[in-house]
Amino acid sequence: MSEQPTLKSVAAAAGVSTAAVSYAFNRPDRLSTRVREHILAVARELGYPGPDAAARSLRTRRAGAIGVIFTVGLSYAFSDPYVLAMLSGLTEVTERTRTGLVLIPFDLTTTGLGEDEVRHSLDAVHRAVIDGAVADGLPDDHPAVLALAARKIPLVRSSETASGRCVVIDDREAGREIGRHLAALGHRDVAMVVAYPEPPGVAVPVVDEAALYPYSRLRLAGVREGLGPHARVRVVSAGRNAQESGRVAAASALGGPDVPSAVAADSDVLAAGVLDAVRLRGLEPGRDVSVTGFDDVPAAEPAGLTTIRQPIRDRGRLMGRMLLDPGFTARRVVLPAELVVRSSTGPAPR
Amino acid sequence: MSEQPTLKSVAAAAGVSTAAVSYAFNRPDRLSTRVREHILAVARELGYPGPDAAARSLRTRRAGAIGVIFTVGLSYAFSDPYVLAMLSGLTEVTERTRTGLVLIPFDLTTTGLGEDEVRHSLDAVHRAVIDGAVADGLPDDHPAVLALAARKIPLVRSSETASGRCVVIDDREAGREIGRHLAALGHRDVAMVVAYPEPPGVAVPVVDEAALYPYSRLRLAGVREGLGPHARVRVVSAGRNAQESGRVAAASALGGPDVPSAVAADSDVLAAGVLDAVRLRGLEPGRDVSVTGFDDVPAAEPAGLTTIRQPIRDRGRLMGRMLLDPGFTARRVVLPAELVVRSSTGPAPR
DNA sequence: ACACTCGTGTTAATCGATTAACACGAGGGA
DNA sequence: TCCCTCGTGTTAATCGATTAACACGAGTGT
Repeated sequence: MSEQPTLKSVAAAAGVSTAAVSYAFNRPDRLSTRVREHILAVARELGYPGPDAAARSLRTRRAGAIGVIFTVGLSYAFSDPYVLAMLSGLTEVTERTRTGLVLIPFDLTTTGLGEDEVRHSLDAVHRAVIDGAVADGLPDDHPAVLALAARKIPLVRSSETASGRCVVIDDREAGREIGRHLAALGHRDVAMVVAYPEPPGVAVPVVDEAALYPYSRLRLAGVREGLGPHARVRVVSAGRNAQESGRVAAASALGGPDVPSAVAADSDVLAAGVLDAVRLRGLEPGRDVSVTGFDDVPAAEPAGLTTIRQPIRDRGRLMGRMLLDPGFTARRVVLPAELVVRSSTGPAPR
Repeated sequence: MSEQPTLKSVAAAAGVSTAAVSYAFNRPDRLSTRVREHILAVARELGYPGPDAAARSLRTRRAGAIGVIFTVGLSYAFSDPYVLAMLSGLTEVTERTRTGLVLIPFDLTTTGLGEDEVRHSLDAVHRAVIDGAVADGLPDDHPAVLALAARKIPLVRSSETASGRCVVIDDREAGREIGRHLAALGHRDVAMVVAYPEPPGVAVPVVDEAALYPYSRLRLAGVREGLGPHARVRVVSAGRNAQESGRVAAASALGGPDVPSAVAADSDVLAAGVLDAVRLRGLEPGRDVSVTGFDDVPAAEPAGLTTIRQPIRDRGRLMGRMLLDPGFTARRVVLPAELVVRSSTGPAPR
């Protein structure tokens, strides 16, 4: 009753070799039913819960779990509808294969740190016992991505990568669609609200575009191209991908001397904040100021938000299959994305 | 460049013992800076990503991760606002301690199976490399709970347990409050809509109450007590905790010969469906039929739902601290819950 | 000069399993 | 009878680390 029983102690108690006990649990057909059942009976009697998870992972080099890692803090992630849809798709396939899903936290601010500090802040990335990982939104050179790569852990990403596998949409073309849509409505002065990794703060800077998320850069570039060379595009951000950031960023853009006629947000979550800001100034979205989003999360439709629809759940599902389904060998899947026009966009005023 | 480097190969390449390499990564102060840096340099050169996670977990008997297990399928869980709030609180503390969070899937239907089938369907529970686990809503005798207990994994539950730790609310007293509130409004015929583990279906049975979730039983008992001995209470369910189930169950209750004057739901999610059903019949909640929920999720307020408020995030936080914070030794924490009256309840008609 | 601590590195046991290779007896075909 | 196959169980190497105990040389106080 003292120590936790092990394979060895069960073997001893049952009068067989450890191999036999192992087979009893993992390869029923290798043993005669008589012996096998005797072993299981003894195991049950001793309260042996089956082979130890860590030991098994070490020996077989398989964990039965995959990791997930986001650009946002975990405690925030659960309020991001994009993340939720993605996770829901992903868990559909992990559930089917009885695979665990390890949510890996890491310090979001791992720039300008020494080797030790980075190691430390990536603790969970190093300790995660996983067979593969899904990294959504992380840039190629993100410490967590590098760490997983060093561990030779199969990685599926959500943005184009040189090597490695990914499930993407054509963010740039989607951006172009937004741009063309706005241009066709006569908008020549557009503010683009983007999420920014570093300061989850309140300030509203114009942005160092190299530091943006990969998808942001592409969408931004696309919007510019779609609007054409004669439009003015300013880029603002108030931190992470949250409604509040969208509100703050848009409030600043709309509060300046010459207000843009349209605000294009990097995501629907940001766009929701933009809509708030527009209304707070007594303006009406789609008439006084046009607003666009990205993703088409569930809340977009009731909000009347013009946006880019992408199949988020499918993305999750596919990322999961890439890791878990051996028959699924594609290195790169491109998902369709389409413009959905609603009431938040309209002809430019004047 | 062929094989993944190990502690051993790094030691060999650096001309030191494996112990030294281990210390270099785990106990910097055990080594002189010279040697340590030499080791790290060699490690980097070989592309050694640091000590292997599985091996380390085996040797140290610590995983740096905790598990979570729900009464609902994972892919559904991400649309349940209660679950999201709980997870958000939980991840607040796991993030702070750089602890991974393992979402453990399991077959929801593990009744009436042989030892082998149960083992198989609990695969992920057995394979999870974790130091502790949070089980929200699961009954004492749930196979997953038993499996975790057999593994001697510290468990924190959300319902009262004989032994073991838990973070609870007084579900029964909360139920009483609902009952008293309805009784005071003159309601003597109440339908209680509850979530039911087994059939995630469309049928609307009267229920075998022993099979209900522990919290459902308590809430139900409380409602009965609060209503007093002269009220009629019927119990209906249409499967899992989802808006759709609430709608179906309520539609059936309201479609019968003598309709109840109030419908008390087991959760706000169900209550949302009840509200749908009420409106679908052309009735007005709070006037024609009173409706109550449980939990006070974010959507409850805009819906005008009378409900029991409980601090869900706090629950997540506390469950996390129970597992992760050594200074937190309480075996049992009771969280406050209070009735929040909104427009969905009113005097009984006639 | 002696006995000490202290800092630094090594030796070697150990965590709990998996599985290739082998051994051995029974049955089967020629 | 001999040889082979097949089914069933065992032997023993291995997965990749951690850490208590020890060894050794350099300071240090008296």
